Amino acid sequence: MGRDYKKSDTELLIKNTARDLFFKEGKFGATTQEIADAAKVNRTLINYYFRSRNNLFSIIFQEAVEQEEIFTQEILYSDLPFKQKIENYIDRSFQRAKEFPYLESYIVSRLNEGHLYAKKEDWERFIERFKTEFEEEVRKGNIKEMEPIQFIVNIASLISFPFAARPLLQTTLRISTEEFDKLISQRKEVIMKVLFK
Amino acid sequence: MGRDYKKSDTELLIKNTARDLFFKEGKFGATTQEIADAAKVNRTLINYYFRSRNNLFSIIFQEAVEQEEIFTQEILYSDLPFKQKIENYIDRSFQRAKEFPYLESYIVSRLNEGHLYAKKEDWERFIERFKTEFEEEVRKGNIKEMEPIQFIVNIASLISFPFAARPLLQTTLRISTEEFDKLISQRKEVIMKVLFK
DNA sequence: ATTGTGTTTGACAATTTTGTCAAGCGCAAA
DNA sequence: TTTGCGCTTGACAAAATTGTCAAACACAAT
Repeated sequence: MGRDYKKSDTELLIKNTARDLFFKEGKFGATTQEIADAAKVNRTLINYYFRSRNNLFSIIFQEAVEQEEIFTQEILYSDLPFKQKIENYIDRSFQRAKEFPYLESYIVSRLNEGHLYAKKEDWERFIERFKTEFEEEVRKGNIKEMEPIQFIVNIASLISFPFAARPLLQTTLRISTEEFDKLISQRKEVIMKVLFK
Repeated sequence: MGRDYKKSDTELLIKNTARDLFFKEGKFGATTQEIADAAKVNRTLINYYFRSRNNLFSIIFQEAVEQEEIFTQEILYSDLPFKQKIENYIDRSFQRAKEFPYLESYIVSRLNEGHLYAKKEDWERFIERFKTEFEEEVRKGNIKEMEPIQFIVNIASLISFPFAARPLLQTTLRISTEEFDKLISQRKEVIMKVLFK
């Protein structure tokens, strides 16, 4: 309505179906035929709306990364104590990981094929703000001293790895899906305990 | 010599080349032709020695996982203080990650296709021993209280994620390869600081 | 009713990739 | 030298996958 935009139902259907296939079911290598079948549409429509398989992939990938950035920024720029923000971020991440269990491992593995994103100024503003808040916390003695970027890597690692490597962890640790879910549910507390003094 | 075994040079060559393609160069989707080219052998030899492409993959994967297990057990069963063991484990992991930069992300992504390993008794012996040592450390006040398994997940996350998600981190954090290497080199200290009180 | 545009379809061609096979090669043992 | 066996090769067939195209369809605007 707004202008031209209507984005035919089918176009959205295909994109969402593909997204679910990747992120929810972990079928990273899904072919156009499989996507078409899952969406119950003619395979050719994928080419019609997205030109090529690769293009469809790129679009889905791009959108996922953008979502992630929006989440992160929303939280950082919210008006809350630093520790609160971290808690929110963990919650948000877990929530998202619950909806798209394979999102993390998809992003991790697909990124090898080279991609770029995020405007430079946005990032600089972001990291500057983070540094300030982080160093204030260190000064207050709530966090052990370290480079802010190491702290970020810690957060990302502690949150994302269990999801990205869920199959790996489940088999090596020999725990059932139920036990793993329980482990995840206790995870927020553990992460906070580890990140803060 | 020892018995029958000789394992023709070519067989080893193919396996090692494929391994390098996957783990060193991150070419997860390498076709049999690409592998053959890289090894400078006829493509058919892959079928001759390994029957199918999938089988070759499985073997390489299996061996990698076994190596990982051997490393881990060697360290746990060594005669050193707990904290030392963790340090050794970090060193070993980083060393390995330096040789095979894509090993982690390969394992993480490939495991979605379902695999199994490690004998049950071995694992039980392992986790039992770990628990004992871990809880002793907690009692001594060197580690915050938490489930031993959470501690393991923390270690794995903090060590592996930066490597598994290196491309992701480098682009999101907007740092050069040199800066990332520097970050990694300071990482051991950071991880120890985070794991122990 | 007709026109036009966006949507959908099935068939086709091109390409890629995998696995098989029969034949040839090298070399050590008889 | 001949035999046997492991190793290697090129050619072939089969399957899978992607992208293109012309034609048919739906339906709203004229």
